[in-house]
Amino acid sequence: MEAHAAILRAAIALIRDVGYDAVTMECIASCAGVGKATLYRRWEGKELLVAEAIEQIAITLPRPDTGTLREDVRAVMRSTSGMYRDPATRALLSGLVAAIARSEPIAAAVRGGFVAARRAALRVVLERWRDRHMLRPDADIEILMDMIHGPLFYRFLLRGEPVDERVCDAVLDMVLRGVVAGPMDDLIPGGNS
Amino acid sequence: MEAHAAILRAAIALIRDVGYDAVTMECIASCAGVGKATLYRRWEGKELLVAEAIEQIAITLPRPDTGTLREDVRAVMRSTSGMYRDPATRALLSGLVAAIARSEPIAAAVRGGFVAARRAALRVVLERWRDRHMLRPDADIEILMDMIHGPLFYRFLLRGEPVDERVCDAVLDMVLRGVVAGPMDDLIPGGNS
DNA sequence: GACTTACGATACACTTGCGTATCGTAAATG
DNA sequence: CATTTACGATACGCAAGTGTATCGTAAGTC
Repeated sequence: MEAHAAILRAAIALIRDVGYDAVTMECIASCAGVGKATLYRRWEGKELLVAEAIEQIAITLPRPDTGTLREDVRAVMRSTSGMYRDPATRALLSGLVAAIARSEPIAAAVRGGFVAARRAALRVVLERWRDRHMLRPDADIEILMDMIHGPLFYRFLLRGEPVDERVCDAVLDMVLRGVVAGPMDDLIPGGNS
Repeated sequence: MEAHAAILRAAIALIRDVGYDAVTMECIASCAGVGKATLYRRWEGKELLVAEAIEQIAITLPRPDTGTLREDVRAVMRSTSGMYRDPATRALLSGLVAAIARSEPIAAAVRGGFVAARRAALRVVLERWRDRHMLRPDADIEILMDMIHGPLFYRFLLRGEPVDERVCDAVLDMVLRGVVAGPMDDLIPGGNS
């Protein structure tokens, strides 16, 4: 096998398993069955090697087309919550978040690969239903995606609370219907009390 | 000044400025004007010292009472987005996220201090308006809070996109009103296209 | 079949930061 | 005033991990 590909594959596997910080160049080299010098012949350092590896994480995500907006979005959320159920994801994601803040190449790789792939799957669904006039025309799709992915991400990384189907469904329901009771009279001081 | 308090204050300041990973015990000691040995006389190691420092981050948050649900929640979101506008917050939060995944004491400190304080401010507002029957009675307040804080957190840490007033208002509007056009007919296959 | 080139393995220098040990000193106590 | 005790400063040992240098070897080339 080509050494280049073997190195990247080893790097991806290690990042998934132990997280960005815990990955060492020695570890990547031995996992790939190559010498450490080979790594430095091809990349300037760990940062750039890992950035390229992250870019290569090709995630094949479902492109649901169930017939309803709710089920389509629910399928995307299920895929995300399934990922959060894998214990390795915590080390992976928390390490990437920290690396993003320190390294511009890694930030670009994460956003251009990992994040973009998940958003693209959701964007397809949302744009389809927007074109069918199922979404309010003034709804910003980019921010809407933040509202679907954000609560799960926040729950998982910061709060450490479960991200199960009940949570997904509750989030989805509120995103679709809103939380205000009855008609939109929330601007009237004092409400209806 | 008491050495104990000075050490914690120095630790807090350093965590805020350079993030958890970059803080060293030497740095804390010299900033606090004490010897490194004093740190180890009082704490078993960096992990526990930092955990106690994080717990002590006493954030005084606004408890808005403007007269409308929308303005109350907006005020809480403004406070959060203001924090995200401080460049130091990126190092702080990304470091804490990584530390949470590695250390149970730090996870408990972050969730019991930092996270709980912000959620408490929002909870007061939401429960008040729920009691005034402005929220749908079946809305889960805990998950509703995830939906308000989550998108901002996700935008800030993972996407690196601005968290400005326009974003806050767009998120808030969708949370309150939902994104489905017209009546809740989204369960009908094919929508109204 | 001699030569070149890239490679795997390994040893090494260097940095960084944790945690410990030592030492002189200054304040508190009797 | 003598003694004790805690402290600040500092030096040290130790462990990891990065990036470089060396060396023997197995390929492919003329």
